[in-house]
Amino acid sequence: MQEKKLGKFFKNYVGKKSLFVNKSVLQASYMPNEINHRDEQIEQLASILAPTLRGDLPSNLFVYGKTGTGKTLTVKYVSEQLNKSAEEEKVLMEVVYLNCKLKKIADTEYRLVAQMARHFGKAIPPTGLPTDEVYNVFYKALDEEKKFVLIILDEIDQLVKKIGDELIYNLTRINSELKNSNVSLIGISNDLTFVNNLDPRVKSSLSEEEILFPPYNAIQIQDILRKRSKIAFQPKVIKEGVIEKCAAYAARDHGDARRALELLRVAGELAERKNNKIVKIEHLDSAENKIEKDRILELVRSQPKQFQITLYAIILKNSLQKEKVYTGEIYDYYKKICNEISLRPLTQRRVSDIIAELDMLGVINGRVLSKGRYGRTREISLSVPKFIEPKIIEILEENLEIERKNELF
DNA sequence: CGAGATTCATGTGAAGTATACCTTTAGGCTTAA
DNA sequence: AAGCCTAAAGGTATACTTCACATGAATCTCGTA
Repeated sequence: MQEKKLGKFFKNYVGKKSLFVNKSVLQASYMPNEINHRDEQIEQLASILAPTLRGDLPSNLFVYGKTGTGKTLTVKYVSEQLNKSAEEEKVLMEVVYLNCKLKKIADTEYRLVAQMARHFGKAIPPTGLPTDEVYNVFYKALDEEKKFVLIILDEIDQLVKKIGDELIYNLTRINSELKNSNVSLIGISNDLTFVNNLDPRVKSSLSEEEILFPPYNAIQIQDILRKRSKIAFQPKVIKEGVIEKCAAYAARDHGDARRALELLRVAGELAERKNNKIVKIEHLDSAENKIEKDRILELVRSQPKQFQITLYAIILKNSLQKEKVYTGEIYDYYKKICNEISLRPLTQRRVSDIIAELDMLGVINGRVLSKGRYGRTREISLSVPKFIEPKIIEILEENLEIERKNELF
């Protein structure tokens, strides 16, 4: 009986016409054939990189602009085109793209260099080798044959914040170590003030050229949404006003096009799931919630155990009491939880760092303040929407195999 | 009453430790001549 | 004797701990008006 029901469900599902024609067009990884409203930046970028084709070394480049302003997309696009032209001109070139924010992949000097070496087919163990050795392997890989290498470091500000700017200094000096190849760097950053806090030597060599990506305005976002949705959706499934509203949402905070596209895609998915034939404005609202929820839940899920326990302590402690919570209380509570699931607690020193990192991730909000006679501590509050909290708790309890005691509530 | 000293709770930097993983080296065993 | 495997030695990165000092405003102290 169940079998029959399911069969029918699947058959229906297949028979049902999807609202989408090509959903991937709305995904962040999608590379459009042409990039709108970024002509100026593309031109700049192209003219800076063009000397490659004549065998000259282009300047290092620093690209900055807020999230969702098309930095990554544009840089990838131009470098791909350049790569194609280079092939035609019989110039050997290689583009290495790395996102420095990815935990466990490119968030330390060792891992970053290792990752770049792996790009050239070298096997580098996750630990054990001296960093110098990894550099050597990387240099050798670069220098095997005469070529031009373009290294793109996305979200470079995150990396420097974490491990300092010496790494970039090393990278800018690569060329003097190489006999055959030439390397130039492109740094991409969300933080507009990032370069100013760099060591002057690093600063001058990294930002020989700079390109600024201003936010899109609402009209530009509308245009982008229209063009893409024309490919992504069936004709006439989007109700009037939806695109405008979507653009307005995104323009509200600094013209984030990625966000607008995601919003539209999720709204479409929601409409489809509810068997609606048309994407309406109310879908946008629920899409906004869903995106935020998914993002945070995924973030929480991917955290290491100790981070999860710390977060769990913060959430519960926070919902238990109305007043602000402080590091000390959190730590006591954290220890209690560790006891309950028989796990050796970390020291307060470490937990303090973990709290700071959770702050960086944007899950919580921490602020160091001095309470005069009563010492100095971090005042901690959650920075996730209230309606997500229960879900986070659920995930954490599942992951940590915690049985919640009623006394906690 | 107010300037300066004191105090508290924890932030924060530096150095040390445990762990997991790497390469190299040396010894022991097998194998083939 | 040469080749191969294994285990020990010696080395590294990373996550964490230990130690010690820094912070900064509420509170206290004490001289002064």
